[in-house]
Amino acid sequence: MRMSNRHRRTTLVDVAEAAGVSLATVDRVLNHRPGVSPRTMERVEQSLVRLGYRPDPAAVRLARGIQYQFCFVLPTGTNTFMSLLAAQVDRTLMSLAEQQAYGDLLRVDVFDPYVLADTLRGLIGRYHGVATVALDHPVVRDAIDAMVEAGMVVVTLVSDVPNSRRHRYVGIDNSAAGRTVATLMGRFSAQRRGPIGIIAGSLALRDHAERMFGFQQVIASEYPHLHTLPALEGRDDTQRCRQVADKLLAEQPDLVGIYSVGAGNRGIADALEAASRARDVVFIAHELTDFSRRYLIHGTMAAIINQDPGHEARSAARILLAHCTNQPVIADQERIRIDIFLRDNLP
Amino acid sequence: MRMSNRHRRTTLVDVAEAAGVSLATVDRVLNHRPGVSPRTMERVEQSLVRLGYRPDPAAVRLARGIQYQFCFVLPTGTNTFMSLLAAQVDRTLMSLAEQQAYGDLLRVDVFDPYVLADTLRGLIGRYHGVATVALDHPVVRDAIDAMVEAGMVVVTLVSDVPNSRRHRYVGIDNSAAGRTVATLMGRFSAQRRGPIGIIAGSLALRDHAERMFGFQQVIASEYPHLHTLPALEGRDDTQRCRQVADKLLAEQPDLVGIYSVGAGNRGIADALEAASRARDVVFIAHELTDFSRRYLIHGTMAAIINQDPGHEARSAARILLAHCTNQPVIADQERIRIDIFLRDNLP
DNA sequence: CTGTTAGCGCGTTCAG
DNA sequence: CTGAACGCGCTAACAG
Repeated sequence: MRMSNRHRRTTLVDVAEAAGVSLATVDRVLNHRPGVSPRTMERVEQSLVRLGYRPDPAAVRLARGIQYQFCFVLPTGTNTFMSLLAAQVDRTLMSLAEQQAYGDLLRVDVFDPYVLADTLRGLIGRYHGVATVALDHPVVRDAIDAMVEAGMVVVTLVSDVPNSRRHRYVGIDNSAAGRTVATLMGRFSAQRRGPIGIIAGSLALRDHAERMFGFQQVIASEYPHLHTLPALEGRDDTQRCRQVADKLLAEQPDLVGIYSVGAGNRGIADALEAASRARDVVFIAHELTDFSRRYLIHGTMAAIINQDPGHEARSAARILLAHCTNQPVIADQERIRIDIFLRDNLP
Repeated sequence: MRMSNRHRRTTLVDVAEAAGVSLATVDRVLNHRPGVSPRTMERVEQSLVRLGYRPDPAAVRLARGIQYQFCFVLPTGTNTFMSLLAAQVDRTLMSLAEQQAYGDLLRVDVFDPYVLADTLRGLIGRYHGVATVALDHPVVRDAIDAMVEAGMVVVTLVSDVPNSRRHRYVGIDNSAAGRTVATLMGRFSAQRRGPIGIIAGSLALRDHAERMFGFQQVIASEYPHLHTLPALEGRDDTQRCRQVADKLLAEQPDLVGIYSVGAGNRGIADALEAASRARDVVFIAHELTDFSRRYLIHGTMAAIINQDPGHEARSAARILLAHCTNQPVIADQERIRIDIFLRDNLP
């Protein structure tokens, strides 16, 4: 379909004419390059704003011919959520290529702060930007600051390092997530009183700690009919979680609910089903996977709290690119939601 | 930061050399233009795939110099959600301009099918694509089909016309949303028995009808301790909703919950608070607004089911653009979630 | 049927 | 300090 052009963008040529200078001069003031007299500079700037000049991103990209190199650093291991995230990062990297940006996906032992820090430092000079699932540890913080110092764009992914100089955190507010679980738990178990079991991956992980903090805060203040048992360590492992859950169920005949803070949900679900207490115990966990989806549909899980790995991967990439080309970030679009899934609103 | 180019995209020149033809010929087979002998055509196509050629979107846009004209058709009226949507459409149109696409925002009386249909037909030939909040009516369907017939890209927004030839529906699955509300209602009111009030905007609106259908389906089959009262019409109007809710509360002393299917939630919340039954009645409604947010935080509302108007606006724009430039659509990214908001996971 | 060539809007030498 | 000119990858006239 052919259609008249109702709008004509103002181009650099327009600005140059209006200011009575050449194209190159406008370009100099635009990109803050030296070699322009204050007088002409002012003239150009005025025409710039007067004509409302906005650079054409496509032309800029084409002319610069720059390729951006990004690196995504994810944990090793077979955690289902991380696999989903890795898959989404892969897909994102493919479509990034359309915009002359290329990325690598590195998997390292994120849980060893020294290994992670060394890996990150090794990235300096080789990439324009890095997105990393980080561990909140002084050594890692230093490495992140060093990357930023070296001019790289850094975003933390899923797990933040709050006091570092990273440009942005792409992930959910974990204490809010914990509070959300608590409210669901409290309302789903209305009129019942009793204990709630908490099974976390590691009590030392910042995000797990924050989730528990938020959870306990709300349970304590809003739902006096419930009380939380001391948190158990399931180490994000199915086997281990099964054992822990078995023991919990045996010791707590009047258990009202279980909050699984980390991974290993399959073990907990199996324990609940084996004990025939799936309908009885309100079981809430994180991350939508093939397994957790099934448990939700079958009623073993009451709800799933999720962060969308696809959104996170794309968001991280968009933010890296935006910072490199200094384009604005649409905050609204990049905010990662705390999704609540019931069997009815599954995607 | 300067960095070696590790990747060099294969360009049209590479393909032309490999196939032993000129640039123009490659372009012809690429864009399915006539005037190429079958033999050369095949040769070119082979090199095309062999080299894995992917056009550079930026260069294409620049060379074509085409501007796309889009039109968003939204309802008139002061419905809060539609205002939010309109605001987001405005923002989206601004950033669309970066990509040489321009859009207008039209507000018409969507609830008159003839007015809407005439408006849509009037758009033919003036826009490349249209996103419309549609009314499911034969006349409207015809108009949509006529637009598609004329080569326009059409997406329905928020409210669908399922049997039309629209390229895509951008919005939530309303019966799933109704089911989601029912599950929340059922679980939040566990151990209680009694009636649930339903207040809809109009019983004739497709999306409201679908929400109610999903809601009643789940309540009837899963939560026998509850039963739904006949749906009341609040006409999406605060005053009217207040009256309806007042009456409902007076007549049903043991009311367990209220499901507000449409707008006018302020009236219902006021009625609940005036009757001091806000803590007692599980009140669930749609769409996050400044008001509903406040009610949720204060505990008058138990939950809000939301569709993100910002996401919907951006998604519609991306889809229109993608269809025009025939680029792929990332289904995952464009799926509009049924958001569940509790006071704890508000954005 | 096929090749040549002039831009699209901008960045970037290289001369003045 | 400033300007002219070429090229990025691709499209579209225009020749042949």
